[in-house]
Amino acid sequence: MTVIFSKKCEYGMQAVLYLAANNKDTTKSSDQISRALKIPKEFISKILQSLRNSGLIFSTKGKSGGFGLAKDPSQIKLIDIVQAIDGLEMFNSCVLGFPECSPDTPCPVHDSWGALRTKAFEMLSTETLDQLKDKTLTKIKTLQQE
Amino acid sequence: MTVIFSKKCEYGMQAVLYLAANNKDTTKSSDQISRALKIPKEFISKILQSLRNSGLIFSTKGKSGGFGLAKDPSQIKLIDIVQAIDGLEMFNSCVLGFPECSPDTPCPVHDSWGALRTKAFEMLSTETLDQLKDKTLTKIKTLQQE
DNA sequence: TTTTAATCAGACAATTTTATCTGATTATAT
DNA sequence: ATATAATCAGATAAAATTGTCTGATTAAAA
Repeated sequence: MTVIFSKKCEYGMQAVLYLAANNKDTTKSSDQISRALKIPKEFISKILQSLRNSGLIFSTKGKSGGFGLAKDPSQIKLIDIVQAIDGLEMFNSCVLGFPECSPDTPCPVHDSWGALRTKAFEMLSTETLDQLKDKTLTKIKTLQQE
Repeated sequence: MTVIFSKKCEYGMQAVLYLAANNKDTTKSSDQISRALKIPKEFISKILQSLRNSGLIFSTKGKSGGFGLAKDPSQIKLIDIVQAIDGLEMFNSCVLGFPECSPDTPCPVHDSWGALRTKAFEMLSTETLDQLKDKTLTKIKTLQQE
């Protein structure tokens, strides 16, 4: 089971973090990304295509082609990837699934969830990929060792 | 899209909250629950059956049968329903989908997500259904008005 | 110019989740 | 006893998500 985000979104975040952790101006092929992150090649390929359509990354075709960030890592935050793939709807929905959960018609945990939701949003929108680079590199290294 | 929990789990929590908000020792039929919460009858029926197998609620068959809480509302917390339906795995999984995300091999947001996760768990495990009763009744009233 | 290695696009397949249908069983009330 | 209204169980269907395949296009390198 996924925690909050869809698999697409999880993989998308991983892939963009990976691109951000590598040298700027060099592209990575979907095959490289697939192997580094152990994500099915065709699947990550599809996800990268859609992120390209959203303008977050770019791609070059042909031999030695691949994917790269469209902006500087200091200009991208995890929330941007979430928005592009899963959308931001979850940050405005009732955690118990009640329709129209609002300050006027709150569910039993409306207030406590509201506070948490804000924290979650902050978690994804404060730091830039730039700032996450070191931690990303450390994590990716551990993935190879299996 | 669901926020964190599956639809089954959302519906399950709604239904158990509904049962807890009503008088003890009276059962509600799946049809009543379905209409009160606007959840497809057969679907909520299935979910209630599984919650009955988990021992959280009981059911009586035959005419004037229905579902009721197996324990006092002061003995039940939302986390119990989550555990019975979705399980607690999400409170131990990486929000970015990385495998084996641990203090030793943390993902870039491991710490911040860990804190949030704890808060979320608290949100579901501090208050009892008893304590949520008033808020539940208020919310359910608003559902009828459409 | 030909080979090669990459993205791209669309169809397809598998799996999981969500929802529905049908008939059997059960027990109350008439 | 019989009719009625409920749960129960299992099969089925529909929808969404996840994953795969195939062929076309593109561009670098031999």
